Amino acid sequence: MTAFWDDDVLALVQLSGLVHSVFARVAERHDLTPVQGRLLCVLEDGPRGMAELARAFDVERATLTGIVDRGERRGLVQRVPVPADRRAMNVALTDAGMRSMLAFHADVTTELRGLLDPLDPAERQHLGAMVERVTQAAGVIPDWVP
Amino acid sequence: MTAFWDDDVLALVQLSGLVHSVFARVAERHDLTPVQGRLLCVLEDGPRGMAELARAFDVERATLTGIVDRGERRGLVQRVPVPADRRAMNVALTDAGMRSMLAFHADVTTELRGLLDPLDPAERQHLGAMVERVTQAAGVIPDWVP
DNA sequence: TATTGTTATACTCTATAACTATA
DNA sequence: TATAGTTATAGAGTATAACAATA
Repeated sequence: MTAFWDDDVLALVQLSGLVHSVFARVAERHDLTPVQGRLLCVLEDGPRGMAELARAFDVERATLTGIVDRGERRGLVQRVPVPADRRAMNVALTDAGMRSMLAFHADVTTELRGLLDPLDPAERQHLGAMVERVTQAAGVIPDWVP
Repeated sequence: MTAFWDDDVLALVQLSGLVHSVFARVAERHDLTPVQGRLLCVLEDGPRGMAELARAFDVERATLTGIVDRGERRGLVQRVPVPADRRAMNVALTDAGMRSMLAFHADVTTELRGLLDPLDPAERQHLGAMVERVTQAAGVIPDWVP
């Protein structure tokens, strides 16, 4: 296996897996699924429409209906009608969802910063700059959580 | 959102999401689910036991039963009894699975290398070295595919 | 006609609990 | 007793297709 994958590609793949598993583990600690963790984080700066969220998550609208249904059933989010467009629904954090989001976000940040501990500050900055060029070249949507 | 996440943590998260979405997209192109893509890649260098695979994937043994069932139903892998231990089953690539694995692996490698295109060779090497220190410090299992 | 969102259906991935067979 | 694997069940996430309501 080690000989099978190019070194730099393998590094990329392993880093990605590591970040994902950290995210999943923290979510579980907060009694959230990874998708629910993402949903809370995306709603951090205000309500969003269903279609908008489906685009941000890169899923079908029908899939998002289910995600929001389950989030609503758990009391994390709520649907709010949009006065200007009677077809549309916004999704907003409930008070409990806001508290959960803040705790989860703080925890994820701590854990992911911990991952970068082996690097000294200059390296961290350099890594960040390189990653930023890679993600920008790939056209990553800014509004993104794993 | 951008102000909400620390820059270096956000970079990590976005890179991870990018790699995952590339892996998923390539898998879909080969008519595989991401998990099936991982299974094929892990079996690249020979058959593995069910329990061993469950550990490598960090899932329950019962979950792995389902994954292998579906892989077998699609003709990608097969269960092979282990003579030395009549409880145990090895999972091996079929001929079709081997072909699928090779094509998928080549495609994933190409796409992920493409992600690193914006970096020059020295930077790529530096990035690889840093990522390796991070993953080693975190104790990533060597046998790993996202 | 196009867009927003939901319902119905089916498949994959996942865990837990209970089970069989073997070591 | 402990380990290898399966079955049964439940829930989450996903897509497709068909639909309703509104723009």
